[in-house]
Amino acid sequence: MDVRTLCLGVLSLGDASGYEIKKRLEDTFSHFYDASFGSIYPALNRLQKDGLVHCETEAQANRPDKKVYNLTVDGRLKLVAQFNNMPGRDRVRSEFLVAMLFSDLLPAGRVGEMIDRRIDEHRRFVAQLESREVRSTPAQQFVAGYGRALYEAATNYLQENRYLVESEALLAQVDNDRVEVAD
Amino acid sequence: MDVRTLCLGVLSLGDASGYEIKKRLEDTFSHFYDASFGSIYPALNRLQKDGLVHCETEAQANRPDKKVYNLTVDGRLKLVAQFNNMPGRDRVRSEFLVAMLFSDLLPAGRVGEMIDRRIDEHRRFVAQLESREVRSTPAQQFVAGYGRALYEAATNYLQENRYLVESEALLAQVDNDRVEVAD
DNA sequence: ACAAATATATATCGAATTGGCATATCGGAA
DNA sequence: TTCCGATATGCCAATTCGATATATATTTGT
Repeated sequence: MDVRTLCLGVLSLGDASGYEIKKRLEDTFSHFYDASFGSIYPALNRLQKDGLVHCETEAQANRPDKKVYNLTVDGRLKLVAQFNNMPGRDRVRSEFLVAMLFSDLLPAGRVGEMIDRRIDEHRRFVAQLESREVRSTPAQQFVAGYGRALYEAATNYLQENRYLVESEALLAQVDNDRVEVAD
Repeated sequence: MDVRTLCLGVLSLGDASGYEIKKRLEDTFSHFYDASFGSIYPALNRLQKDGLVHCETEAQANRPDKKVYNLTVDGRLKLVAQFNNMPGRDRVRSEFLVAMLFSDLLPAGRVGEMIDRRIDEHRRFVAQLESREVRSTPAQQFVAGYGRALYEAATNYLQENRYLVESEALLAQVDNDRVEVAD
């Protein structure tokens, strides 16, 4: 699944420009997918070249022309065809967990600070999900609920197990102090 | 946090070749980080050029020479310096959730198949984590436990809410049949 | 018994993707 | 008043992925 397929998917929910696709990704997809402008715009160009989307240009004052894309019949067929393949593995890249793994290298207090911040981000994310209008389809509810369930589980885990990395960091700090004294 | 920093981190846990670094990532990091050979080998070359790692070549029969890397003092300093920055946002890319979001485009039964498979993957992952020797540091326990907590939460969520996307797919199928009849 | 897959080990290369910059204007916040 | 974010597209260098090449030993499956 590349950004082209993703764009087809977003466009199947309604016509949009590249900029609007990005915004919708941030709204609805933010916890499980993301794409940058640098990938969306080339993807749309290629989709257009391949006849999978159609583009109408709206002139705008003081701004680049807005290019609104919509799916062609071929595009819709292509989208459906993509989903015949089983989805691949989730790809996760968490700098936070890497930092936790090497928490004994961190200055005292820093680990706690990172965890506090992380819990706060989760809280804000769940609040944002819940504030969203419930005027959504079951599929959208399912995906949003999945995000909420995982963020809540993560928050609970962090609160109940943070002592594992915080005391570790503390002990390492004590060791460092000893080494400094020994020097 | 790029692959270079990640390699420094893995090497701080013990000397390793590029191949071994990849294996350790799959063992210990698999649920929150991954890197391909195509990024690890160039990363190691650059780290060596920059004097952050040192390399010793072990001749091997019938195989390319094994190049075992270890951290230099500069490398260790660099690693610690990296952790002074707050970790960036987690990046997640889940084809599965995209598929769920567009579950009404899927053929009947496919959604259930995908969810069954996903639950099975989670079960295997948790089993693998638990089978791992408990001879690990608190930080490693923390990170592994985080993975386990999230996979368990995901499994529960899927089991309790799958009806949201499965009935949706069913209804869409009924609609499709109607359209076909109408044609 | 024999075939296929997996493990060991490094390296290259095209394609995909990120993230910062450029461009230009407007409105609101500090 | 100055700076930031929203609107809107696009380019570009750096990064990363995934497939492929190469060669052999061991394990697994039928």
